[in-house]
Amino acid sequence: MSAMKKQMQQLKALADETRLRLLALLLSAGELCVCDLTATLQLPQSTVSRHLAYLKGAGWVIDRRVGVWIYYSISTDNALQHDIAEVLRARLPEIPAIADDIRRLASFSEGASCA
Amino acid sequence: MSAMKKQMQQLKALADETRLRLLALLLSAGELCVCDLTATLQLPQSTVSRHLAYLKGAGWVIDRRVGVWIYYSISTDNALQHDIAEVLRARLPEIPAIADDIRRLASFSEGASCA
DNA sequence: ACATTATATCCGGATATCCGAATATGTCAA
DNA sequence: TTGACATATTCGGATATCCGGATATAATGT
Repeated sequence: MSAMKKQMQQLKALADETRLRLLALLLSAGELCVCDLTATLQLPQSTVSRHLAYLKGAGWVIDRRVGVWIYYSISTDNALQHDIAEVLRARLPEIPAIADDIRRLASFSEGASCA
Repeated sequence: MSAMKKQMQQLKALADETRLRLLALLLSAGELCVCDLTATLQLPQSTVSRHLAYLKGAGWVIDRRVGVWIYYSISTDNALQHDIAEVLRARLPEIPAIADDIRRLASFSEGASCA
């Protein structure tokens, strides 16, 4: 794939509110399983999985299976993506809706949300 | 408009190749009129104008009329947008297709492309 | 006033994207 | 092997986005 096509795919991944919220949670928390993300965003599981697959295809996340759970974390393919990730890590929490998500995630953090 | 909606609008603006090429040219050259952009990208004028209007609505550019010409330049509403603009300014020229655009613009720069 | 040039907007059709219930896959424990 | 749980994928329908020719608007020079 051309560099342009690849970078466009990465930018398109940011053009959806659900995916941005997922990235914000992963940037803030490091590594999370699908059930944590689903519980925090309060969205159908298929919706969360579909968007995570999209982010993975665009190189924004990697996944790691641990038994039944699959943990997602941030990944960056190239310089542009890496730099944008740092900007998002610093700035997304300034958006109230994102800050709410991060707080909601923290409130689950003691007991795993998918018991 | 909520902060989230506004930021989504700004990120959606980056999710189109034509708009990204326009931003790259403006980040590189400072201020350009529609005819310079149209000549450089070799796209229909209506397409260029439509995307510029989109970028203006999202707060990425401002315009300034000088006689018959309308000059566009980069603008940033908030911290996220400002930081992303700096990343784009530094990294977009690393994409070959973008570098080609910037070179093509430079080749026009002596005589105005819209005589 | 009129022609010319630069730019913006309209609009219908093509394409892409998003949603989420249903279903499939994979893992573990009994 | 069967059941239960976590996650992925499928698919049809709704919605959004993009394109560009045609047309409108705006400024200038004659």
